[in-house]
Amino acid sequence: MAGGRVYPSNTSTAGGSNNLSVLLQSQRVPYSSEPLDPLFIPSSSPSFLVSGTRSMVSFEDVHGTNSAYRSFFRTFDQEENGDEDLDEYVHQPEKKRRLTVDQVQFLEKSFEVENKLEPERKIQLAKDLGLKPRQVAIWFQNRRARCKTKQLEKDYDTLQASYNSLKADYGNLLKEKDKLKEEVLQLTDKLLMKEKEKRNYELSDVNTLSQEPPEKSVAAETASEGEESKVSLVAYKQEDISYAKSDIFDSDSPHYTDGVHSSLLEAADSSYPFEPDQSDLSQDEEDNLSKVLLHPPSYIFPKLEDDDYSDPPASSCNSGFPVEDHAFWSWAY
DNA sequence: TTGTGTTTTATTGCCTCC
DNA sequence: GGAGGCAATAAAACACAA
Repeated sequence: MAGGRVYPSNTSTAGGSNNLSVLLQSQRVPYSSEPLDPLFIPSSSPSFLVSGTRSMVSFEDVHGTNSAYRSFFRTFDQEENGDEDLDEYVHQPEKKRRLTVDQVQFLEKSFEVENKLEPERKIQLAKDLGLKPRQVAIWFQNRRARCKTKQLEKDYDTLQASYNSLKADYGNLLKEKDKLKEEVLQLTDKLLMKEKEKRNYELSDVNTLSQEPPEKSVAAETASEGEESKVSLVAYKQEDISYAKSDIFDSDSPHYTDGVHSSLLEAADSSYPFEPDQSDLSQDEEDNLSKVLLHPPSYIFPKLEDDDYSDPPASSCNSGFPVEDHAFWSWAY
């Protein structure tokens, strides 16, 4: 035992002549399932009688008198083995023997009450069970270890379930995100198409008008009004997009999808009163509009700073998606 | 009966606390 | 420095399939 503690030897045969070692060994008996409740008398002396199990107990150094404790265990089965076996037992190094069912149950009950062992309690338990205090201490120590292992397994299962659930949620969100993206693209295309049609229609209108007596045409007027019109048009478009935005992000409502449709489609609908001066777009202007729609401003899909997605909100159960985290918190742009 | 995996009892070495 | 707790581990006891 290099460097370790020095414990009294468990080998009763090695004890001095003062140790009256009564090694009890009987035939092996499988664990019984009989209830122990009547046996749990924590502070009592071992007045109950247990029989039919082998024991690793030697009644040394724990008790002043042995006789009171012998009744706790089955006494050496003399009718079976006689003195030879006893002799054999006394002279062989003590083997590891399991506690009896009843001893274990008694210890379990005590463990349930308190899983730590104060010295007095240890002595008392040892007395009651006919064990050495050291054995009781070891049993409690091992029992605590088993308890801890079980708890760890339980915690692991809980975490695993939680992780699986979050993973599933994450997958669903990704799908939903893709669906919404697709939808936005389709609606954007539709809107652009309508815009183009409208522009062509208005251009043909302007051409017709320009053949009439010299009067200030709408196109000319638009051109003369210059940037102001363009700005107001863009503002108008952005306002429409804002509708869409608010609908998209108001996804708590089950109708958000319809909201997207209605807003964007209404914006594209000819019933919307486009002023002639606002609809007269050059190719560059149209490109700009496309840019706005295809690459919406940050308020539509707010780009998160690095810090924003590296540290997700607490409410989203930061339970450690090692790689996917990043994708998850940056999905919005 | 035997091989093998699991459980239980016990030891060892290190650490903390008083 | 001693007592006691814990983790790691050994080894005996046990369970069970083949």
